[in-house]
Amino acid sequence: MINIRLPDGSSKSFPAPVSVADIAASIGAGLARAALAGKVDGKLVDVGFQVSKDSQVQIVTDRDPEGLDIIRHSTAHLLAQAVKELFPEAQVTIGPVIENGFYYDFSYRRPFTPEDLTAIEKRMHEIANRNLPVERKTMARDEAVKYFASIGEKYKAEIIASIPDKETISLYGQGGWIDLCRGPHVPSTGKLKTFKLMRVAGAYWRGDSRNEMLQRIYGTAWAKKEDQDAYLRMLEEAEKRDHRRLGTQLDLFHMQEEAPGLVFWHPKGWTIWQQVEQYMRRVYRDNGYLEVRAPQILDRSLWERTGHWENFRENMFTTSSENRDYAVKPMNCPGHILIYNKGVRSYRELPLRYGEFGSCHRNEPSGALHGLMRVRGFVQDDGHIFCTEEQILGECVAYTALLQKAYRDFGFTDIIYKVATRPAKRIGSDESWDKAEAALQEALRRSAVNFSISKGEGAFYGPKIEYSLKDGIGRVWQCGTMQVDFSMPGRLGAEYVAEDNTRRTPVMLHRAIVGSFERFIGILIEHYAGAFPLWLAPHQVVVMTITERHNEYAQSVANRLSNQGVRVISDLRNEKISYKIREHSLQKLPYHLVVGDKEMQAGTVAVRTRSGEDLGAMSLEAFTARLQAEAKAQ
RNA sequence: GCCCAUGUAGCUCAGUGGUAGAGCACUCCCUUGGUAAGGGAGAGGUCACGCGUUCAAUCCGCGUCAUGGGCACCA
Repeated sequence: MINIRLPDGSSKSFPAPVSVADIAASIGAGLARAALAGKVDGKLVDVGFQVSKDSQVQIVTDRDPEGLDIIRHSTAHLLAQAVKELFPEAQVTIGPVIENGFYYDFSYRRPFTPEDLTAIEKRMHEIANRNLPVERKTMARDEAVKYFASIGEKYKAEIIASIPDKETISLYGQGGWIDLCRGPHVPSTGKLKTFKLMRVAGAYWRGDSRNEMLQRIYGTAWAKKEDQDAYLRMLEEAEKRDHRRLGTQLDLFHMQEEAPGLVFWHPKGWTIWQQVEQYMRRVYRDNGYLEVRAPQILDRSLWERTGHWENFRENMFTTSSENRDYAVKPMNCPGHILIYNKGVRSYRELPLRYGEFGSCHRNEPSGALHGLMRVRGFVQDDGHIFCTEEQILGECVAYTALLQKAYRDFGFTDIIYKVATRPAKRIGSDESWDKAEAALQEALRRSAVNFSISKGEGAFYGPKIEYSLKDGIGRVWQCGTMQVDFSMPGRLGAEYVAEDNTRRTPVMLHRAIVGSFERFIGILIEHYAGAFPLWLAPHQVVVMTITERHNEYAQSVANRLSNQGVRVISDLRNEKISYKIREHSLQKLPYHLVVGDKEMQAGTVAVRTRSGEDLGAMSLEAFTARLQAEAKAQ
């Protein structure tokens, strides 16, 4: 007798081993049809799995997150089968589930074309309609290696050969096609209905750029058509708010061939930059940072001492003059240390905090460039804190609070925290790492936030906290960072006189809140889809006239607002008011003031928001009071 | 850097082996109109750059550069 406990607390008994499918059928015909897999004592299995002892069993359907993953994984297999049917010489490799879908890497003598994709997708639907049963078998490892080698699948054979030899290999087959797979999978291809191939791209075999390039096909798959439609709509929405597109439409910035990876900021874009910079400058000022400025190019010998000349030579811009080599700075810390080093420092001065809006250049690989998000010239809100190991904790707590407030002020409420710990290759004593890692974690605990650990992901010179924010459409961007550095101060000879009159090397903390201004503004553009809050909007108010009679009045309104620090423009063009409204609405300009005969006589302005809300006529005083209230709220 | 695609007017995009077109924007004229596009006329392009093939190249081939989607990279 086998007792099966179900998630609702009920249980069922069976006289002999039963399959998950049988259990589902015993509960109901509908559930049997919907069953994609089972969870037996917490382990995911196929519906064909035989339960032979007392167990906790859950039937997995497409309503469960695991069900969706299984659908995606099985759809990846469907893709591989379709490719093998259409292109028998193609070799399969791996096909994992990823966010929103899956991919599968193939080796083939030529790249797949968009037409191939259409044909493959069509064939996938045909195979799904055949409703082939999906069958699991097992094989000894060596036998599996031999089998895949014999059918010419050398990549599969290589993967299996790297699995420990005692293990049994599970294989999944559908209609004569077989793939190595841990599973589980849907019971038959008919369960796969909603999917779409998205694109082809190159990808290195085993993720190593020294290896050959494979053809990766990306697809998306969903339990329901509506889910897929919603996903495709989200992609469209993301495309509409793409910062490169809005940068052109709103006339914020541009980039051009003569300066790849570098940004030309237009007046409106630069206004946003100024707002961000002024905000961050107040953050420095109000939190004990001293703003500094170091040179843009520094002698080669300095970069040799920091190790950059050796490790990042290819990624630095260099120049020479009168037999001396220089590098354009790729980071700001050495400059700050040189400032620190000028003069004898006492422990009484620590923690000493320097902040800079530091302009850096890195010669990023051409393929890495991406709009404002990855550039070759950027400015960081780069701060360095010189302190003792004991002071790390307090500095991290204070910094985390600062960062939270800044992100909130910029409109981001969701922050994700990660602590990256010691990598295998590192410098510094284990004792120092113990202390620093503990301090970072303790700082986040004191900040009362949840965090995860990225084991081994720290820099060679120290552990770090990575702060990521979530934007308006749910995408995650890592911006903030807090890194402990045991290396650089020593390399560049930074020291302080301790209480006992000995010379000691300070710890340096590298920290940035917005990270790269370029990237952060790109994120802001996409987060707000160009409709910036009042305090960031390049132009806050436009004064529009009905006819030329109102030009003088409009101009005086604009002047009065401008004198109060409002970023205002006037639109006196000989155009219909509806035309002007349309244009400024498309430009996402927050407030539209219309002045005509009525307003001129009454000394008022007619106020409208960019979203079309009519606030009616009001005095200029009433309007500026509203602006101030709104600015304060933000 | 690697794979694939793309590069035509300020912007968005058509198009052709016989040196180019639309809409919007721009200039001028008419219009002075009350909350998301009034009408007319005009100007504007070495078709990314270089080298080939051809009687002839924006179109075909090769190379370079840039951009886009991925991969690799990101101190």
